[in-house]
Amino acid sequence: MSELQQLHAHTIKLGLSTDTDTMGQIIKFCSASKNGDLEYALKVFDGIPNPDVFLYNILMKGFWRMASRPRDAIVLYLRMLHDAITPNSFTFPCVIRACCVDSAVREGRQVHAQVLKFGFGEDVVSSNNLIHMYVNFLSLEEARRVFDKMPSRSVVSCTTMITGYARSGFVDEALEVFESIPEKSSVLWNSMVAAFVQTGHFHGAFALFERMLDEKVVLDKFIAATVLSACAGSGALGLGKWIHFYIQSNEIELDPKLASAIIDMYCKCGCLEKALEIFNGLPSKGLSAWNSMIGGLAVHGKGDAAVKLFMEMEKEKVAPDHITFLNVLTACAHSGLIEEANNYFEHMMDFYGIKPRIEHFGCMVDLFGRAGMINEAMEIIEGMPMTPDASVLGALLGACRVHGKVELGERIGMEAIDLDPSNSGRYVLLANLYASAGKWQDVAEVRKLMNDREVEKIPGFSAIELDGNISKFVAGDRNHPESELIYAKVDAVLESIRKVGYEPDINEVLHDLSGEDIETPLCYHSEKLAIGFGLLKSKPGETIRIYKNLRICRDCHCAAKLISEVFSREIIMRDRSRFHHFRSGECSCKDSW
DNA sequence: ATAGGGTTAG
Repeated sequence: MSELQQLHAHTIKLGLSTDTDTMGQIIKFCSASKNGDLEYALKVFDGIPNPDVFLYNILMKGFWRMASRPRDAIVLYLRMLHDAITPNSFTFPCVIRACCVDSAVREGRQVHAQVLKFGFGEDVVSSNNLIHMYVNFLSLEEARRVFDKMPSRSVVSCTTMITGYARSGFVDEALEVFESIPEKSSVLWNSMVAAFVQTGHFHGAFALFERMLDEKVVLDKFIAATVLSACAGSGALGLGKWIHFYIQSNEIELDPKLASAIIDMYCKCGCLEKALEIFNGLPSKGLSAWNSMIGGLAVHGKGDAAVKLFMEMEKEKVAPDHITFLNVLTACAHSGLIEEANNYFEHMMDFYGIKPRIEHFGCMVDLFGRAGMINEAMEIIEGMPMTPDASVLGALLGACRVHGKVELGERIGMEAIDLDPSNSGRYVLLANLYASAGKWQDVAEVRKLMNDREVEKIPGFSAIELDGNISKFVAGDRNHPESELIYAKVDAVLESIRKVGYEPDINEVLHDLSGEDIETPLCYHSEKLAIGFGLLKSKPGETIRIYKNLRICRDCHCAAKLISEVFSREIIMRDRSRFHHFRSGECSCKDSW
C-alpha cells in the first residue's frame, strides 16, 4: 500500500489526478487486492469529476468483497444510475451479489428487472449470480426460472442450482440438473456428492464418488473434504482412512477445513485417539480444528477433557465462536457438568459477546433435561428471546419421557409435533411416554395420527464394518447370507450373559427409544445382530465398532455392557446422539443418555 | 482496454 501511495503522489505531480484511466488502476488496487485500502480508494474516487462505469464497478466490488459493506455497494449503484452512467455486463454481478449478501430481497428483484431492461438477460455470469441470489433467498422457483430461461447454461449455472437444491433438501432435482450437463467439472462433481451428503443420502454420495473415480476425475481437497464428511456422517471408517492416506501420499495441502474434516471423521468413526494424534500434530491449529476436537470429545462423553481443551484454546489466544460454545455446552450436557455449563453460557455472552442462538438454548434445555432438572429446563425455554422451535421442545420432550413427566411431556410433545409434523421421532417419543404411563388409548391415538399424516418412520438399523465391508442389520433381519450363523451366535451370547444376570426387560419393549419395530423380539434388535456378527467375524480382543442411525435401546445397552465383560471386548457404539464405549461391564455414558 | 460467476469443515 505504501508503494501505491508513492505512485499515487507521482501521478498527481504529473497532473493525472483526475485522469480516469490512471485513477482506475489505483482504485482497482485499493479495492480489489488483498492488502488494499478501501478508504483510500474512496478518497481517490471522490476526487474524480466524471467517474466512468469501470470505476463504479470496481468500487462496488470493493464494498461487498473487501469491506463487507454490501449496502454501500447498492447505494453506489443507485448513484451511478442517478449520474446517468449506463451499466455494463460487469456491473450486475457485483450489484446482485451485494443484494444477495445483504439479504435485500426487494432490491434484488428490482435489480433483476434492470438486468433485463439493460439487455443483459442473456449474460451468463449475471444470470448465474441471479440464480445464486434466489438460492440464497430460499426462492428455488425463481432461481429455477432464471436457470430455465438461459439460452446457454454453463457448468457454473448447474453447480449453483445443485447447491441450492441440496440446501433445501431436493436431492432428486439436484441430480436431474447434474445429469443434464455433459461436460462435468470437478466442482460440479463435488457439489453433487455434497448434495447427497447434506440430504443424508450417504449411499448415493459413495456411489457417485466411485463413479467419479471411474471417470478419472481428480480427487482434490474439496472432494476429499466432502467425502470425509460423508464418512463421518455414516461411520464409514475404512473409506475415511483411505481418503486420509490419499491426502498424505498426494501431499494435498491440509487447509483448516480439510484438517477439521479429517479430525471430525476420526471422531465420528469412533477413533478418538487417532483424532487427537492428528490434532496434536497440526503445525498451526485453526479455529475449525479446535472446534472439531472439542466436539469430538463431547460426543464421546469426555466432558472434562473437552473443557480442558477449551481452556487450552483460550490460553493459546484462539478466539472461540458460537460453534465452539455449542460444542463445549454439548460436552457439559453429556457429562452432567451443570455448573460448568452455566458458567460457560454466561462467559460466552459476557466475555466474548457472542449472542446465544437457538441451538445454544436447545443445548441448555438438553443439559437440564438429562439431569432431570425439568424446572430449570422450562426456565430456559421461558427466558429465550426467540420462539422455541421443534428441536428445543423435542429436547424437553425427551427429558419428560426419561423422567416420567407425563402431563408436561404431553403438552410439549403436541406443540413439537405441530411445529414439525413430518418428524417421526417426536411421535415415537410421545407414544413411548404414554406407554410408560400405561395410557394405551393415547398410544393408539398417536400412532393413528402418524398413520393418517403418512409420516415416514425412519427404520432403525445398525451397521458394522469389517475388513472394509459394511454390513447393515435391521431388527429381525434374515437377509444376510449368514443369517443362520448370526442368529445362533446371538442366542449363544445372550445365554452366556444371562448367567451373569442379564434379564430381557419385557416391560421396556413397548417404550424403548430405539425406534426398532415393536413386533420384533427384543433379542433380535439390530444392535444385537450387529454385535453377534462382530463377535463371529473378528479376532478375540479386537474392538467392535457399530453405528446405529437412531438411539440405542435400553435393553441393548444393558446387554452390550455385559457382553463387553463376559467376552472381554471393547464395543464402541455410535448412536444418533453420542458414543457409547462399553468396556468391562460399563458404559462411558454412565447410563444416562 | 481494464474487471465478473460455482465446490469443502464445525
